[in-house]
Amino acid sequence: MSTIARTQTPQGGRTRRAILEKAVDIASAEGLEGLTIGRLATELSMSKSGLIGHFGSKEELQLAVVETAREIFLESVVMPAMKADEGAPRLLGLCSHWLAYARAERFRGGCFFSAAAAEFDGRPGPVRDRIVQLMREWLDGLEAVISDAKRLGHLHRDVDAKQLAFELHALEMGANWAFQLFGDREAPARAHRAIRERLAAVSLLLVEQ
Amino acid sequence: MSTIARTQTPQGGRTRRAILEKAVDIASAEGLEGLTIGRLATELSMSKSGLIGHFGSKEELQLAVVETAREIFLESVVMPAMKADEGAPRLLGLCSHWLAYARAERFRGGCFFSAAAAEFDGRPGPVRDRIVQLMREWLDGLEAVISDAKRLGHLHRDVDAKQLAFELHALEMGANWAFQLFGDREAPARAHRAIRERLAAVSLLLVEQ
DNA sequence: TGCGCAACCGAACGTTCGTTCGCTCTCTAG
DNA sequence: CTAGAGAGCGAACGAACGTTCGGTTGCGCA
Repeated sequence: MSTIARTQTPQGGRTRRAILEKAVDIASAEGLEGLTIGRLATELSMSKSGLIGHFGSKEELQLAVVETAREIFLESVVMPAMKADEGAPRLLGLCSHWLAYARAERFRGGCFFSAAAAEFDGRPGPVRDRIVQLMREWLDGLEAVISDAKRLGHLHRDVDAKQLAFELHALEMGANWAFQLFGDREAPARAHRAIRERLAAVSLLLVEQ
Repeated sequence: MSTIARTQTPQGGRTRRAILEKAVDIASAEGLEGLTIGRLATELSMSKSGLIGHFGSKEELQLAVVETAREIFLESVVMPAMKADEGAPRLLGLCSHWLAYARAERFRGGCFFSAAAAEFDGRPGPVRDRIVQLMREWLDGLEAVISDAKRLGHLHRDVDAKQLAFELHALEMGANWAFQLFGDREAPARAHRAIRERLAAVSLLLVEQ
């Protein structure tokens, strides 16, 4: 109140971080609604009240879980892909890292956002709004990278960026779907093959690997 | 007990049918677990006990809901497509009717199975087992129609039927996903375009429409 | 040394969940 | 005409849900 720069919250919110790590894991498998405060507290050997004290309400916990999943997605998929050169290499990098991330089972239930989007597409509220916003950002990002590739002469200039982004994203989700539902370990490779051939058909460069 | 041929259950299970119709609708939007006996009873102006008496338990209700969704899917997608000629026309018919069925919002929450598969892919039990079985049947069916089209000379003989079935299914799910999450009314058309072009690339016939 | 605050706990709240029980209707078969 | 079965209701149950409250601990700062 007195000083402008408040002291950092003690121990840097380690408990909060541990809660969220476990929560994303559970939510990817059981859903954000199936994620229960009691269940989460038990798995962390905490009390329900001590746990929810970090967030205030279940809805705010869910929102924090979404943010955490976003951070993990960014560092698992987007940041590694950004090391690749602009244009087609970066586009292929985004797709490859996405498939690797889904295949690596970073979370128990596969891609968090595939599950969350399906769960909340029919439930209004701030959680849904945030998920929609993040998915929109992802698709817009894909589209922007495709446009870059066109500008750089990597892809044909008559490629419909929005259309191609839709198709690539659909193939990625299809891979996660088959991997999770059937345990089909070949699904990511199938999606990767489809993506490579789809890009090769509109590419002006040799598609590497 | 005495006679072998028991009498038909009175009024032909009309109430049971009405329950299931409403239940599939709710479940497509809120999920099979979010489908609540109390909520269902209220929407049907029934008592919880009177309702669950038709099924015995919630799990058996869920299984009945899955069977009902299957019947509706068969008559909305598979049966209309079977009127088309064997091979490529039937394949295109399956995809078109699937997209029309998703777009028509036959259920509040879009395709029931897309939602149910995502919800139950991480939860063991008979409901999940049945969903896996039906999804397997659908993908195998797609694959069989593709093989027919190859045999009839509609598609190139070196087409990988399993791979193509995966891709077509992924595009359909992508359309349902964008339609439900964003309300993107152009998504089915985008998927249809992608499917047409994908088929045209491996087709030996002019792809109609 | 003592004050204050954040972290956390245990207990309890009211609500909703799925399920069970006993009862009342309304048919229909004999 | 009567017996029996199925449909449906209302009340109640134990468990789990999210949330609230008061109290205890332990660390940092004055």
